[in-house]
Amino acid sequence: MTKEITDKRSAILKAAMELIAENGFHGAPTAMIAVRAGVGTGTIYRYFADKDVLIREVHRELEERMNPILMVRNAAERSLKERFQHFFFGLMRFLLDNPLEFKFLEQFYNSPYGVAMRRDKILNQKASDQRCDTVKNLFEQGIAEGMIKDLPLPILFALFFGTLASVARDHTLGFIELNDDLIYRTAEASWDAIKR
Amino acid sequence: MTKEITDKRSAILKAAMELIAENGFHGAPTAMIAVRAGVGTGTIYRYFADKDVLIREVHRELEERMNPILMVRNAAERSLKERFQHFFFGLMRFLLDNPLEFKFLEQFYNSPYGVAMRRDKILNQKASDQRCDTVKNLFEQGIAEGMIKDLPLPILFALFFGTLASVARDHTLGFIELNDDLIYRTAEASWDAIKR
Amino acid sequence: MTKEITDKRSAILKAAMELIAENGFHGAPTAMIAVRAGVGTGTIYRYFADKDVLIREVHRELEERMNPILMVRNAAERSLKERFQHFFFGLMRFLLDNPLEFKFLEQFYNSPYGVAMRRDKILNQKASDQRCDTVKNLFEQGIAEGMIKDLPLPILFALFFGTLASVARDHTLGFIELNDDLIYRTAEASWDAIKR
Amino acid sequence: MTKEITDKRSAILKAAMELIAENGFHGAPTAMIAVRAGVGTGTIYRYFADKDVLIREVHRELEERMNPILMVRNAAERSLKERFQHFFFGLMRFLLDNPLEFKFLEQFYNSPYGVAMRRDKILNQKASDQRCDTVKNLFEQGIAEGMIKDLPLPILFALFFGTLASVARDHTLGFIELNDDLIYRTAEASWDAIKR
DNA sequence: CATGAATGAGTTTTCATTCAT
DNA sequence: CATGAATGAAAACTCATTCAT
Repeated sequence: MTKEITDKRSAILKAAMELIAENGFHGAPTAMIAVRAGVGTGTIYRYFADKDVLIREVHRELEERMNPILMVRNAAERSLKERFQHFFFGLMRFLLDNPLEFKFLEQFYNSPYGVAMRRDKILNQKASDQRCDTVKNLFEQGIAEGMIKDLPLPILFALFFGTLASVARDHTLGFIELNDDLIYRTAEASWDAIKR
Repeated sequence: MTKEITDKRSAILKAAMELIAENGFHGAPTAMIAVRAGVGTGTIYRYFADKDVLIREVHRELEERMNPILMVRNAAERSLKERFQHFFFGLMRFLLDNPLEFKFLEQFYNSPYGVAMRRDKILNQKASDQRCDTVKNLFEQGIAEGMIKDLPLPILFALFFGTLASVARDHTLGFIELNDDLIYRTAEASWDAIKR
Repeated sequence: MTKEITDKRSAILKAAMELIAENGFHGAPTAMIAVRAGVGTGTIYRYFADKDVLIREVHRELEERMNPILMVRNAAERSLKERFQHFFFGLMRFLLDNPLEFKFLEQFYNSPYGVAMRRDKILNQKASDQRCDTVKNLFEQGIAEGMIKDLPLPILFALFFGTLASVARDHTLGFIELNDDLIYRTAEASWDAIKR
Repeated sequence: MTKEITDKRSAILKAAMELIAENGFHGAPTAMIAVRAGVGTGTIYRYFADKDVLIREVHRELEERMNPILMVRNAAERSLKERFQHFFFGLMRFLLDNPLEFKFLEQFYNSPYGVAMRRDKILNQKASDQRCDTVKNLFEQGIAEGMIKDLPLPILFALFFGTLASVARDHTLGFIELNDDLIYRTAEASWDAIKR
């Protein structure tokens, strides 16, 4: 029973994410989300107060799925560059392997929804678990050690994630065909930008 | 008289651009555009066949304003790096000095309107005037001369524009306060990514 | 429950038919149809994809109501003239008893909607049920037997239905007051036109 | 000068008639009428108080052009049947030779405009010129002489004009190809309906 | 007189949200 | 809890009419 309720909730979240990714916010009316989720229209409002709440929830759950990729344990044993490359590959892989999720995120961040929270997400990752490695930790440590340019975090982040997202987008749109070698060389270039 | 007619057209374009920048496509109904432009609803349709046409026209005129920034004469006399920095500064200045225009462009490219054309705009700048320098020329020449990494153009472009847009966005959203020194150092970092 | 759902659909069809009959297509905006039907505007679009579909559906249902009048069994036992008079009376009765329906049909056939199909309806009645008599059958048989003038079907049809519609219209508009005797004598005159 | 004013008036009337005939009332906005007439939009309102007035004026002028066809001198010298046939042919010729005018009239009579006046036009032709022959005269005289069935005028009229219009419509729509022989035989049939 | 740019009321249609079952 | 029929506010667009030039 509890299982079924959760199933419905998940189905709605998945349907919303897919439709927004495929057609944009315009192409995802509640009726259509309900059909794809296999539930009644009204049912959406049993699980989410609002369409806004639903969409923000899609984003929140996506974030949770991405956190493990951006928080890695046992970082101390590796070099800064290795850790950087691990993040770059991990995130790129996630975006390429989950193109719908990626398209949803792009829609989300370029809409009134995502303006307030924006890159808080990744940059201000709560150091809830101090033993976990984050991009933020990486940059701060690198600056402290003199390995990484002493630039404000948002700029370092832009050199890393701005590039990464742009390349991933071009792949999604078919402008380039990425392979491991290209991703590797792109990560190298991005590291060149960041390293001192 | 001719002046006033043009004024009305311009007022509509400006109102549309501002509202879309501020509120996204959802927040720019024709009625609101008309009010902000100080004209009647019907007047919009005297100047633009369609709301689509209006929006594409906003984009087209913006593009025309940006072209001179991205096409510069007498490039031969300068080094590749100088030319790169010129582009980086010019584009960054335009985006920071025209935050509404920048926000509009972000909305535009992340919507059905701009998906097809996307960065064609900047990447495939028509070499209509052979004496003009473009980012594309810069990259191709740099690769040929062995000064720039031999990566596919979209990736070089991502290292340049992906970073630039991300930084500009953070500034617009108030996450960093850019100044000429920071822009300079960001351009340096971006050049480090690209140069061999 | 099923009853009520059907009721709403019927109410919309009826309201549309009445308003179009009374005021023409111009005088039947969806908002007015909804008010007269006692439903919300949006409800119309739950039952009909389009205003066009709604109007064509009004026509289709009207046609279905008229079919039994124009298709009669056991024709063989009666003379051609009797059968002719039966059709004439039947159709006239229907038009006089349903003046709104008649006015709607006139609007419909004189509009982009009905131009293509026009009187196909009545002339080319599908002989779906071979045992049923139709006006077309009547004319063809009459010609073959030498009882009816050997004129093209559309002309025979005009002598029958052109007259009938004109008379019915005059009655509806109050120019004559028809009674059974007048209808009978009109049918006689129409038969004189057709019979050899 | 006066010439030019009249020219403009005529051009507007002609343009309105043609557009309504070709596209129905929906397809004849004032702007389009003005373009086809080669005048400014506002100019229409110098000659006609209203769009309604314009349309009614198109009808009135058409009527004036048709009157001579329906009012013929020297009728006394011909037989009733000859006169009937003369009307039938004359009117049919006019409708077939002026298909746009015919289509306009059909639009007009099936719209709120034409309901009040309807067949007054032809039936109640003012006996302004007693020496002129009219269909009405013909019928009244025929009844008095016992040559024509003693039916109410609207019914006789329906037997004549209802048939005629229906046949003309079928020709216009391409359902039959009329020629003089067919028109003659149709007139004969119509006469059979009317004659005692 | 002639013009046509400007207007806004009116039209069709969509869709988030509610609520009776 | 689940449903989906019903709703009406809001959106894009049209067009008869006016009025400054």
